[in-house]
Amino acid sequence: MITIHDVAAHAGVSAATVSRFLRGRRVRSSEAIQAAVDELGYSPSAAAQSLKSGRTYTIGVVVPDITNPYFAAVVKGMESVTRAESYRILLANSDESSEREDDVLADMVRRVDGLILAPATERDRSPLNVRDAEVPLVFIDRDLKGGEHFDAVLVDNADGGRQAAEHLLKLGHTRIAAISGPPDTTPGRCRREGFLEALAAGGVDVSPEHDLIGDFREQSGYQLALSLLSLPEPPTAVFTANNLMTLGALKALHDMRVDVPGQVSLIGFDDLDTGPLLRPPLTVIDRPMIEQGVLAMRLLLRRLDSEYHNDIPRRIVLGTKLIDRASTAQPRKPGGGAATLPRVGKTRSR
Amino acid sequence: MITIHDVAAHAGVSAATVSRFLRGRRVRSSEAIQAAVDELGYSPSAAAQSLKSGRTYTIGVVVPDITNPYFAAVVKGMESVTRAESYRILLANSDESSEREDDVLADMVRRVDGLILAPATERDRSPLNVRDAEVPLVFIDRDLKGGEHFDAVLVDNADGGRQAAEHLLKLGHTRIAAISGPPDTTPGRCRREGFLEALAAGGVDVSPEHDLIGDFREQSGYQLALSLLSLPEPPTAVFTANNLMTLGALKALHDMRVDVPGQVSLIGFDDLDTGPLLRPPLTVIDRPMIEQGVLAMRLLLRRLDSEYHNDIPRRIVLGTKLIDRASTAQPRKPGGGAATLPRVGKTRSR
DNA sequence: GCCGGTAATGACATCGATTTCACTCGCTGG
DNA sequence: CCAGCGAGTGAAATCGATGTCATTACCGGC
Repeated sequence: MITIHDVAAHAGVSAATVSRFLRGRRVRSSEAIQAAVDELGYSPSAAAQSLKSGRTYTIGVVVPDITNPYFAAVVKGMESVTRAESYRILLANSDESSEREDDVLADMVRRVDGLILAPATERDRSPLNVRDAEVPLVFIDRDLKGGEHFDAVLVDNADGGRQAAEHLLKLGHTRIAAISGPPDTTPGRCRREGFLEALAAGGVDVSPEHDLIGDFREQSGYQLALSLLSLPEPPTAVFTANNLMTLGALKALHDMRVDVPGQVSLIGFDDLDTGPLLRPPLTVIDRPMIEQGVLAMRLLLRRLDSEYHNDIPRRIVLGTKLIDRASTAQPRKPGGGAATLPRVGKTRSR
Repeated sequence: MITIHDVAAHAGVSAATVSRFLRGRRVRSSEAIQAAVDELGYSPSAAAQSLKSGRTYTIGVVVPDITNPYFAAVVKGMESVTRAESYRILLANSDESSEREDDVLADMVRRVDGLILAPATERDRSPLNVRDAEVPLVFIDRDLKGGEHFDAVLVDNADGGRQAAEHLLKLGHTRIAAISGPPDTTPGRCRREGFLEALAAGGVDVSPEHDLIGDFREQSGYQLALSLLSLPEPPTAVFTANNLMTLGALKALHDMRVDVPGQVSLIGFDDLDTGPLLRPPLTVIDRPMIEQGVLAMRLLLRRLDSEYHNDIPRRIVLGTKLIDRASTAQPRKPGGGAATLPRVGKTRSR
């Protein structure tokens, strides 16, 4: 490996002078040094620079699952910012597990200047320890109990749920089901609450067997949708609280040969690239994705600037928007029975 | 920041002893040291360790676009390996640009022990410079001219193209179009060649205006599909060389109200999560995704092991598999005209 | 021709962890 | 009872880049 001393020797100056030259100060023998750098192909050791400066110019990003198109888009937005600011991204998945998240954070704290985290659950205490490590932390997508002291870029989940509810109400649905996310995550809790509140305000109660909790994964959307279909009184409309569960639910409806939206309307949270191409094109609650990543990274880099280091926490809340495609429609028989639905599971057979 | 010297002072020993203890050697005052570590919350500086050891335990991963579900899955596979081996991933997008790729690689070389790269093009010389930096490099998905000296995990692209062609031939298509990727990328070139060869072997020639080149992005699939539809003699079947272009083409077909597969059959390369749910469910050439990431990372970590450091390059080629869903069917009128297709673009109006 | 002031320079210490080397201590065997 | 061995220890060197500090070189002005 070529060091700054090799360059110095080659140019006939001291290492200190080479260092000064590289950092842009005026130096007598700049041509000789530049020539030596070019000839030897010198590039400074990042480890040595980090050790001396205490900065890594690296940002740690922890998301539950990079294959979720939402998080992939968020990370892409973040990267567009780090690139422009000569930072880099250390990426890890937590697989929706708080333990794994703890491990990853404990490791990252030693190697990054700042962290962006989409927490696995709200209960987790550990991320707060990050504070002791003096590494700034920004939350994205999901908040944390006791997380008010950190920057965050969130989405108005309750309002999103509300929009979904009002859309279904307007269509005339009264037997409505929700497949929500884990109640110990911000989006799991708030989307459900907003949804149920708006329904209640519209005079519609959701019966307990229509009020289901999933884990944000496709498989749980599939299973819970199946269980809804096997009910004596299946819903005429279903709200799924994230993109993957929407997909799972849609698969279940397909497999059971349920017509969407003829027999059951489906409205999801988070749009998909393939949303318009699905059978049927999905009606969803959409939110900015790339932009969310951009904002979170800007917030973090700003906080790394000593001038803003101790500013009060900033909490940005973005709005949601209904994209009305074709997976929702008026219920076939308003208030009617479930006669047109096939029976599955342990339901008494006809 | 707590250093090893703080711990040493606290435990009444020298820094050297603390270091030895932490690295698992026998030490007289292990309890005292452990207590000091716990009490102070010491964790060693990654920068100092890297400087001394010359290792970062970090792997650089450069992909064209993390929001492409294929690359997201590949990265996830890689991460499952790094996690188990206590490595980390530094991630960057090249945005399909060789210049950006050069920048990113030049930067990463200083901060990682090894690199995995899905090159933007084959023409690029730069990644070969990585060799000078003594940083092992593994190619994934795409190869490089002169890249034979590196490890690689590839896919039999030509065979995939062949499978697609044979599927269309078997259905009886004769007017067939291809939307390929850039000819200076491995998958762009090989998929097209395999496809055309197999068609030729089956006695079908692809006319020049049916032999189109895209850039692997959704937009180009959309545009090129539109242009195919505006031809005097539109194809009865289209092969799109990657997932995003398939999506773009499908959108174009939808927008033009072309029935798939009634009027035009569509077969893509790379499956999508939503593949089965699309309108119609997509027939595609599939390949292992997660596994490809796992294999590439294993190959790389193995090469970091000094024992295997100078082994001859390993080149793994995985097979592809046809998933026959519903976007392909027999042509409506074998050899017939384009009468059923709507005209778009500058085509003379009826 | 000499002085003062500024600009540029090199030796050295530093960041934190690890490793080498010479040394001490405690034990065993003769 | 002492030589000899091995385990365990701390001081110091090291990794590579950078900041400090004292020193040198150079300029104009008298």
